This record gives sequence, C-alpha cells and structure tokens, in this order.
Amino acid sequence: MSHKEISKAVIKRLPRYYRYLGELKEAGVERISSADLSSLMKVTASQIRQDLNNFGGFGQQGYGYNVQYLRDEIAKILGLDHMHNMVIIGSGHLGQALANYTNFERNGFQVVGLFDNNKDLLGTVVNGIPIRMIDELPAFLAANEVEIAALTLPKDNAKKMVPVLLEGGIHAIWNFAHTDLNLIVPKDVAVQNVHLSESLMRLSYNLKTLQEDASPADQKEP
Amino acid sequence: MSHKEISKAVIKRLPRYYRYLGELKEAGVERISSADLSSLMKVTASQIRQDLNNFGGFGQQGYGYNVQYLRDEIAKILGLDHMHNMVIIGSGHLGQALANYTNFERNGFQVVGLFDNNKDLLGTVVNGIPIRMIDELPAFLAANEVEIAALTLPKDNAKKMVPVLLEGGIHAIWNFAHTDLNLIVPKDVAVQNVHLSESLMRLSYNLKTLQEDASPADQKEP
DNA sequence: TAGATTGTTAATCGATTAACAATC
DNA sequence: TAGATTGTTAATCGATTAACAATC
Repeated sequence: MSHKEISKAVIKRLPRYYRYLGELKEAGVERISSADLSSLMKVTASQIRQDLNNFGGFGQQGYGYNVQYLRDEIAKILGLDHMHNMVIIGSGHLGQALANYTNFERNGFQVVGLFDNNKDLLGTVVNGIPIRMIDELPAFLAANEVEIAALTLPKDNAKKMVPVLLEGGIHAIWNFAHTDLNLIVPKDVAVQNVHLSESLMRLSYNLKTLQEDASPADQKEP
Repeated sequence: MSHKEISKAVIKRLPRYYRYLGELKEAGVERISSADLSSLMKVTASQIRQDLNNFGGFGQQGYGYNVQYLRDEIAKILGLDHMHNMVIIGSGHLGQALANYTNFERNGFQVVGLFDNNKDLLGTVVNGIPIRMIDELPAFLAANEVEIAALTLPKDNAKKMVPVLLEGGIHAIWNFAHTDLNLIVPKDVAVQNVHLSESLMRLSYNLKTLQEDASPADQKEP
C-alpha cells in the first residue's frame, strides 16, 4: 500500500463531519474552529483535528477551518465528487424504497437499474426505473458503467448473486441481507453491511439497560 | 449504576453472535468451541470468550458452548425474550418497507401502528396496519403499550416528533432521519441511528481506496 | 484420569485526549 | 505585534490478543 492506512473509526466519522459542514454552509457560516464544531457535534476538538490531519492540513492557525473548503475536501476524500451508478438487486419493498430515495442523487449516487426474480414485478416502474429480470443483469452490467450493487434480497439469494456481480465488474456491495458477504468476497471488493435487525437488537439492549439503571431494584453496590 | 458497564463494542457484536448461533442451531449443531466459532466468524477465540464473560460463564471447560443455551442467553441479554411493540412515524416508502418486514416479528418486534401527516395516505393499509394521521399519535400511545418508535421522515419533522414521543412514554427511538436525535433526547431514552447515506459514503470511500491500492500509479514507498 | 477448552489475568496494541510549540 | 487556533507530539485510556491456570 502506498498511502498510510486510515483507521476505520476515522472513516466512520467523516460522513458525520460532512453532514454538519453541509448544515453550517446552509446556515451561511463561513468558518468554524475545531472548538466550536466540537461543542456542536459533542466530540472533542482534539479528535476533530486529529481526524482531519490524517488527510492533510485543511485549517489555518488563528483562523480555523473554512466551511465550504473543508466540506469540499471531505467530499473528495469520500469520493462524492463524482457520480456513482448503482443497481438494486431485489425489488421488494426495501429495494423499491431505496430506488425512491432521491436524496441519494444529491450525494452522487444514482440508481440506474432494478432487478428481481419475481416475474409478477415485470412491467413495474419505480421512480422511472423499470424492474428487470435477474437474468438480464450480466448483459446490463456489461452495457452500463455500474460501480455499486445494493442487495435487498434474502440471504441465500444474496450469496448466489456475488459471483454474478464480480463477473459483471462490480467492486462495491451495499448489503442489506442477513449474511456476511465480506467473508466470501475478494479483498479488492468493498462491502458495507446494513443489518437492520442487528441495529434493532442493539436498540432493544439499550432500552433494557437504561430501564434497569433507572429502576431502583438493585441499587446496592457489591 | 448497579451493574458494570458493558462496552459499546461488545454490544455491537452480540447480534452477530446471535445470528451465527441461530444458523448453527438450524444446521443441527449442538455444541461449539470458541475456537470453531472463531474460525467461522473470522474473529479471535479470545474475543469471543472475553465478550461472553462480560455476562457470565456460559461455557464449560473441556466442552465448549451449548449452541441452544448460549443463543437463548444472548436473546435474554438483548431483550429478545419478549415482544416489543413499535410504531412507525413516517409512512413513506421506507416506513412502509419496514412495516412489511415480517422478519422483525420473528425476533420479537411487532409493528402496531403506522403514522403520517399526509392526508392522501389515509385509508391505506400496509401489512394489515392502517396508516393513521400523526395527530392521533398521542391518544394511540396512551391507549397502547408501545416501547419503540421508528422515525422514517425528514429530519426537521423527526426533531419535532421527539417531544410528542417522550410525552407518550416512548423510551426507544430507531432513527432513520439525517439528524442526531441522541443529542436532543434525555439520557434515559435509547436512540439507534440508521444513517443510510452515511453508510453509502463509507462504501464509496472504501471503493475509492481499494481501487487506488490496486492501481499501480503510486507504488513506490517513501 | 487425560485431553480439551473455558474463564481470567497479563501483555499488547490502537484510539482518544491533553498539551503545547508552530504559525497565521 | 498579540491573540487565536491549528498541527502534532506525548500521555492516557480502552479494547484486543495472548497466555495459562482452573476445571469439566
């Protein structure tokens, strides 16, 4: 690897910085110090400066950070400075919801194809995109420049799709299926999992724990 | 606090253990060692044992872990041993997709109400649940035992809903809106954020980085 | 009993926070 | 210039991994 490895924790935080900088820009704020951003975002100023300095010096001593400039730089880092074409494999409710989610376009992600194996969906058009049958996918990928595949289908079907996607030149998988595709994919393919039920389980845990803490049942220390 | 604090990192991993144990159970596996589970899940055996020992000794020396028993214990820890009623606020495509997601029920989460402020949706029934107008929410929360609110609406509307939810006795918010509700909620209310566009941005970053690593453009070390 | 494997303590590694010199 | 605030090094904290004694 030619550039130094950036930790996952840092990458996790970048989109949040990006979001706050967008809101500041909307609000007409031109510059901000790490201290001010820190009190807004409830993280330490030190962390903000450390995070940003992984990518170079975006600020200026005595001044702070220029909101517009910093936001643009983060956009470049995240690869939001150009369009990413995406296909959605699995056109059930969730797949269709994603296809309808036009906000993605603002951030540079464009849904160009919808696929399913259910013949009943043939002829259905979602947000201007016709649902195609899954066996058309290889030809579609060959004919179109597609970077990302979102997988919104049952886990066994998702696994079966992987070779087809790799064959079609896909290098990024946005995985909503309840399986760890990252374990069965070559290391040059990016996978982001969105495991909704796991998120819901964590919410359940936190709910339970907060309630136990609040209840006076077992307050005595050992 | 009466019990020792469990780190977020551990909680994050529990649902994944739960999922793997479920698959092992399905496959008829009765017992498993931390070493075998470790090679299956691609984490260290040490981590598995450390994680589980936060909650007590679920294994047995020389034997390993009983799959069924361990799974049940994790279910209890996560609060999956009883039903959680959930309302969905915002009945657009994503809200409806969640309402249709019957898998949640298997894990103890039941959608009992759907709400929106769009009068055009009045009369629409999704997965057996009628969409109600948002002004009916306080009465609904008073009349029904609801623990969780999923927020699938634009960020400004989501923020406005918070006081209504708190007033209605909601203690867990599953937040799909692009705003950090955890910062505006009392500390005894659990919030889990699902920020889809942030996930997509991380995917974009990883895609970009893997491609740069693969390209021979700048291979020389400093 | 002997072998296997946990539970747990100690060592290592990585990430966060604090501090401050550099500099705008 | 003086004040403000970054960039960066050093200190702290927390999480992961390794090691091994306890024990089934």
